[in-house]
Amino acid sequence: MPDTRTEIIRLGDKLIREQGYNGFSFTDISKVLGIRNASIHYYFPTKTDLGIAVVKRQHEELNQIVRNSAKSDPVKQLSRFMDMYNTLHNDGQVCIVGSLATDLNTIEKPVRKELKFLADDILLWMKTILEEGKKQGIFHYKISSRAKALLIISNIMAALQLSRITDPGDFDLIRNSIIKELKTGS
Amino acid sequence: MPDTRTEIIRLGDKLIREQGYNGFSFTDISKVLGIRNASIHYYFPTKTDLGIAVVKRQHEELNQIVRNSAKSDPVKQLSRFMDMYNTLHNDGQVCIVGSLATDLNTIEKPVRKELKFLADDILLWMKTILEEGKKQGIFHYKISSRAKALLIISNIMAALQLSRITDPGDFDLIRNSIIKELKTGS
DNA sequence: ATTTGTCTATCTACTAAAAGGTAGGTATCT
DNA sequence: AGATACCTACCTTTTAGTAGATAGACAAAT
Repeated sequence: MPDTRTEIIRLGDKLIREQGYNGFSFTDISKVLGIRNASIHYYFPTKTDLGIAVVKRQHEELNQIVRNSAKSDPVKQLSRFMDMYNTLHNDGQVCIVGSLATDLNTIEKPVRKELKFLADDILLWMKTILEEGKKQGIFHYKISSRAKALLIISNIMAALQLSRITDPGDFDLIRNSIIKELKTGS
Repeated sequence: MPDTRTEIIRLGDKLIREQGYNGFSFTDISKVLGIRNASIHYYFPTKTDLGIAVVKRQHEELNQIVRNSAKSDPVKQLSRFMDMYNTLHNDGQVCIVGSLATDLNTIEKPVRKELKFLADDILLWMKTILEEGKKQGIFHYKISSRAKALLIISNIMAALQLSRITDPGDFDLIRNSIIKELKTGS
């Protein structure tokens, strides 16, 4: 039997990605789990508490992935990075950083703080991948590694959002273009 | 005296960009304008009606800009394009396409339809700028013009969101990197 | 010139539903 | 007996929206 607390976090995550932070309620979660609204509050007294937990869990999952692929070559690591977003795209979801960023002025400070930790670590990982790839002569770019990391992350983040509107195929187009430009240096 | 209808649209636009579609209410608007909630409904019977109007107005403004800079050289046009986002960044706002994309599953179909019209036209303009710049030998890229346009738009769109979280200065870093890579071909 | 009617933009005063949250009870397991 | 994981039954505030009144502007008819 799956742990209720974990299930709530999982559903909160899903709902934030699909409907936005202000687009879901505790009742949405309780209906799916077949329990009462108040039971959600037993685990997470406030929506802010749930928001924090969702971001933290995401951060833990990222750390796991980073650790597991730390010894892989840069191309494989980049691939692993892209896979995360590919999965989201297949489920019609967007990146949690992007979703919460658009609602940032309506979410509480503790959630923002966790979100910044997460965003900084995503950025750090990409920067590390890029630097190693450049050192090995696999990746080519002239701007700073941090700038290039920002470009790639913003590309893939917005690809999830934009492709929802323009054409689902645009996600792959953007994804493949990023990799191509990085490998050929233009 | 400013037209109330126009003021409502202006405020709706501002609130969507600052708080997200589900993060503002008609009361937020009525309070600022010093009129009653019901008076907003006089102009826009439903929130969906306001949403449509906001996106349409944004589209009209885009068309105006495109027309006004149609005869400028590609560098100037790119500059004009970037200026739109720079202004938003200075006001702490995000792109309307990005804001509505994260809430897409909670907004009504007519709004989505208008949003797609807008996104397609932004994409078309960027593609046109890029092709002209490439023809003149000013811009350099090897992928398709549509793909490059998608990359640039997703970059600048997410730059507004990401820089809210990581560091406001990251917006300029991304903006300048896009232009640099485009001009030097890497 | 004054009355009459209509239109516009606002108001007061509601309503129903949903959101976020609380207090306190109960069943079960250890 | 105490902790855990629920429950029922509330509450308050906000949200989106409606019905119907009113006050002023303006034009046409008397």
